Amino acid sequence: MRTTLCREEMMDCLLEVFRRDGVEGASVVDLMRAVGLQKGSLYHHFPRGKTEIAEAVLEHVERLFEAMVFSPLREAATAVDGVAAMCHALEVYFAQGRKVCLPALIGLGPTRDQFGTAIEGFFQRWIKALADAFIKAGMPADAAMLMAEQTVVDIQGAIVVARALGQSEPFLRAMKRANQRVALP
Amino acid sequence: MRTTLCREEMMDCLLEVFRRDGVEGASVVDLMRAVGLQKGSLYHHFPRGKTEIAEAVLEHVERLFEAMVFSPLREAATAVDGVAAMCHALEVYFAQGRKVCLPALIGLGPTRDQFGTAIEGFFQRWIKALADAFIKAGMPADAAMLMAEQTVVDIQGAIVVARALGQSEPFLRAMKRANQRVALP
DNA sequence: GTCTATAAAGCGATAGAC
DNA sequence: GTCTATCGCTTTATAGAC
Repeated sequence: MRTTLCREEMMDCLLEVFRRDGVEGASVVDLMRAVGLQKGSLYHHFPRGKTEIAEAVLEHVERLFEAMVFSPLREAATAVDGVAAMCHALEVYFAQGRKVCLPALIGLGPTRDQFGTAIEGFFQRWIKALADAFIKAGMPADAAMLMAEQTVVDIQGAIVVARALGQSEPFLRAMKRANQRVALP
Repeated sequence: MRTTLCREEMMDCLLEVFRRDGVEGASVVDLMRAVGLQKGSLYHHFPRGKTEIAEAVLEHVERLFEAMVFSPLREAATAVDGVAAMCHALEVYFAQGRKVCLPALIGLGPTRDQFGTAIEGFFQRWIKALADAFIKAGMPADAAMLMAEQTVVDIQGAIVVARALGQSEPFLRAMKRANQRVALP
């Protein structure tokens, strides 16, 4: 059995800690245990400490969404297919609303400004990818932007409510609405 | 000038600290400064410390929403009036999406389970108050519950996206949708 | 009911051996 | 590149004077 993790595996472990505990709630000891390294070794990989780890994790999330959501939306034959692929991936990634969206959690918290560029970019790119899919399906650009924003808003709100109520149904209903929105005229 | 604050004024100050910094991010020193008391005095009011303060603040939020949202929804002549009153109050309370919803922030974070009952109750009562308004307007009970949930989801998601993008527009558009949703057949 | 002083633990971060 | 050991600071919480 291998005892050391490659970079991508490390980022996955670190991401899970931040998603569970938040950036303030997660300690360096928590992060260090998650990747199976001692404190000094973790600081070797990330000399600026927790801030640098959080920055790297946010870039990792961006890459995950590029592969999981943005790219499928761009390359699907129809907008219906693209949204369906997105929803399937999100249902797994957000564990039906039990796991949170790290950029959203950071955006609501006190460290928002510190990671402002990454947070803004994440949501802008997500909304843009959706809008482009809607435009490709024949929708006017301004209407597409509004519907794209509403879709992301709906999904983020569904995670908040699903987590708060301890139920998956609000999240699953948002997935259904996302598919219906693009299927109608 | 008065130097000591009454209980309600104290709760307002403490709430603002938690809304800005979160429960993990806020230190006892932050809370103590916000109410203008020294450490020992704050522990006199809340012997169990930060946990007890957070519990009391969540009860305070519940009371604020009862007066600001739930009661207007119940007592308005029409559902349209009730939702309009709610949206007007929310636009002030959430500062057009610049300030967060504490129960939502806690619900996404690591202390969710610790305050589970308060968080669940807050969202259940909000959704219930909206559903009752929709039922009073002639909507079937099951459709009313779904529309109520979708309205709260939309508002919470709008706060997430507005904060993340540093714009008020996504929040204001959600307010518009809330009013339109109840105005249509 | 407010204050000062202090305890005890955990935190992020660094130094240096291997 | 990983480890152990430790520094200095902040944290929550308590004790006791006024």
